Amino acid sequence: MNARQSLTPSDWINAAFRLLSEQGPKAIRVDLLCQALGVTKGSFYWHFRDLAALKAEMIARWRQAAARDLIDAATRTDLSPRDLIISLFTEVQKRQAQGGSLAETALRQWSDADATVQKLVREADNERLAFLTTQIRAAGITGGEARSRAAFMYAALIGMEQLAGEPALTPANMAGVIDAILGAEG
Amino acid sequence: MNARQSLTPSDWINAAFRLLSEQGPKAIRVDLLCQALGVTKGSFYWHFRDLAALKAEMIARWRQAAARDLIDAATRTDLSPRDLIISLFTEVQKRQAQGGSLAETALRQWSDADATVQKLVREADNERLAFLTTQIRAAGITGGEARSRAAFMYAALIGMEQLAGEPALTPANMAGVIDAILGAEG
DNA sequence: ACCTGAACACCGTTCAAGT
DNA sequence: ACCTGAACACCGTTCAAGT
Repeated sequence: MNARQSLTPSDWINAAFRLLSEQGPKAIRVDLLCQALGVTKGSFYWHFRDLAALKAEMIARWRQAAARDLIDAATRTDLSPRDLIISLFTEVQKRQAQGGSLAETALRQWSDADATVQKLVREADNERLAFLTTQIRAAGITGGEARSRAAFMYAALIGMEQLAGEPALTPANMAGVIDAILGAEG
Repeated sequence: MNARQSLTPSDWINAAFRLLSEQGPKAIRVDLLCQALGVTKGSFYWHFRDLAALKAEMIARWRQAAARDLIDAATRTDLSPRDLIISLFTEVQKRQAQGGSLAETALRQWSDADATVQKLVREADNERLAFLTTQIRAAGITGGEARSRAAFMYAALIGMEQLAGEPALTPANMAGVIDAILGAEG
């Protein structure tokens, strides 16, 4: 779509995510990618060993993006566990309100259709769930309750990413819900 | 897959959901449907005015299924608002644990790609959110807090439907989380 | 009615050759 | 270094022809 310049890995991966979002997992194909980028198939194989390598790279990128919020949060040692969780949720909410990653829903869809992808997505899910559980423990919830509340929170996080339209949850009213979940036990 | 018998509307709709789940929104096509059902295109147009009519019917079915839990719950006047919410969540959880509706994730995906579908899905989302808000009010949460806690709960509900793998939330530990969200205000 | 086998279509992959 | 263009490989699908 522009001045000829050699393609970067990101060009290929972005095009692949676009195909995934618009036409589903089956559209992640060498010929369609090349068509989208205006090159021939030989070019693809200069950049990637094979199609599987590109797909692996796609998941890696998603995982990295998905984990970024957690990492950002975790390094902010200035925040209490409670504030850290709130910041995590508002961050995801903000991203979603700004158009969000359309790829989130497409990726879950892909995961349903491809066992390899599903495995990696589950790993990432478990990682994030573990992080939330740790924070909730640090906030004072003990025993198995910590894990179930974390699971509920994590489901909410995923749901927020999937839900279209104006979010009913805003940064302003997020704290109240989180505090309730972190509140009185049993 | 059996003795020849004339096709019902459900046959067409089920086939369409299968195509949606397996191949994405773009696979909802007259020719692919006919192929799946072993008939020719003329048959489709005897059953439906056009492709849009079939799609509308698909959404209507989903919406009805999605609302069923709420309706079931709402009619159980024997339950307190708190127990009613818990029953709603465990119901969805149970359904998901049993393999769940693979179509849920596919439908959100479709919604991203098709504005008409998105509109109808949003309407259903808002309906369900309103129901939850009412219940939470009845459970004693006042003002805007009721809506934000409902929104959080609803996001969790959607997330639960999307998440694959063994659920970290079980019916047994659901109550604790719900009670927390229904608990102490501000 | 059911099967064969050749042809075709589709798409991932390779590679010698260009710039 | 990056890409072209043509060829090849694999596999699902079609279909005329057999029994």
